[in-house]
Amino acid sequence: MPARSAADNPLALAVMGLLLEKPMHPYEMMSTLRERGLDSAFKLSTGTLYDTVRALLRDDRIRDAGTGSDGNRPQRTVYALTDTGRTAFTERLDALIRVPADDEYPKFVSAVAYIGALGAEAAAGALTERADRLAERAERLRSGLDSALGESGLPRLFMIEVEYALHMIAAEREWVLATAEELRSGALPHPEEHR
Amino acid sequence: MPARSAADNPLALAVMGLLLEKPMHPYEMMSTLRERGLDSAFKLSTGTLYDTVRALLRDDRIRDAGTGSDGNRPQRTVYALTDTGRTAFTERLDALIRVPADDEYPKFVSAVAYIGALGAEAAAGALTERADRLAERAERLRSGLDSALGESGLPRLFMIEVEYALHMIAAEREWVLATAEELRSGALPHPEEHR
DNA sequence: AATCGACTATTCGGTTCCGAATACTATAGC
DNA sequence: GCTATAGTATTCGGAACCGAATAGTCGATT
Repeated sequence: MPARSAADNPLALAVMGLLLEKPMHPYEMMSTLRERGLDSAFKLSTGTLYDTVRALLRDDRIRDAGTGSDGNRPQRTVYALTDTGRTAFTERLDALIRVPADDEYPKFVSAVAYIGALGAEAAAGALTERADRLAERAERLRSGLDSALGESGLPRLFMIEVEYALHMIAAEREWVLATAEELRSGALPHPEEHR
Repeated sequence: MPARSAADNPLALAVMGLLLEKPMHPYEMMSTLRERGLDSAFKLSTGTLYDTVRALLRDDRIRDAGTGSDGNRPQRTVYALTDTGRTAFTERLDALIRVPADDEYPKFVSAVAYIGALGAEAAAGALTERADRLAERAERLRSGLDSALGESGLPRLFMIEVEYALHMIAAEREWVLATAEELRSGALPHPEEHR
């Protein structure tokens, strides 16, 4: 198990999670993930998926469970989880939850670090717009959650990651709005040239 | 300006931000970022830095401001921001703040989505440990923040990204602890096999 | 003055990432 | 039965990423 491998990315976890249910071919994994809305949680591109599958294969976490043309669709390969894969899944999952990553949400923090460069009014404006977009996103997630839980009677646990996302979006929105307000009111002084 | 370029990663923003102050060579950027503690906000490896600089050069956002050996140190190249670079910096910064990325914090959400697979007690345990680690991290950030603000009289605005990080860590910790408690108490039912 | 370790500065090579391209199948409309 | 269009399934090539390797310099020690 190399230090850094494609088999360690979030997508790899998702792939193993799917194979826990039943053997699948990559394309089916992709559509299933999309169906369940997990594709927006992390990046999901076709190329990466096939690379990830290859890496999992290399590490013996999954195995070829039959290549061939089923019906007369284009040829495809079905993969199944191995026993070591099953253990690896649980271990990785446990570790991901147990220890927070150092560089979680790096895009926004890197920008925030330089927000002073925009000037107080521009910065406050941008933050306010972000707050609006966050609210929209939350709204979308919330309605998706409600309908999933309502109509299909899906247990809450299976949408728990949406609850997490909603909680974090709300927290970010609070901070963004509070900071915009501080910038506008002058409570957060905006010194000329420093650093 | 290609669709996806190394010149669009968080590091590129940081590089431009530094060159806003004065021309620098890559190694100096690296040590400056480390000094300021920005290296933990996003990944920072030597290879990536030089690649990023090359990409910025290619896009004319920075220019070679003198190659050569200063004193008799190993040869090095100093880079300076161009005018288009200056604009690009502001625009990118504005955009990063204005529109939230779809895949912010993907590592943890992808894990949370499968937390049911751990079983209630194991999941609660892992979450609790995460909470502890988050608290430690917050403590480290807080003390770094206090000392920076205290001793050097640095304006708050220049450590604002740490305040953001602290806010988000606190929010995550809340959710993690609440969820662990729900799992333990049975308030979050843990059905057998589904999905 | 030769050796060592710490610091300065960059290149290298392999893996990962990812959108575009490919190619094949099925259904519909004419 | 021919073409168009939508859906299925995977490969490809090139860019980005990143740790390890390289290589030169400085000061201290023997």
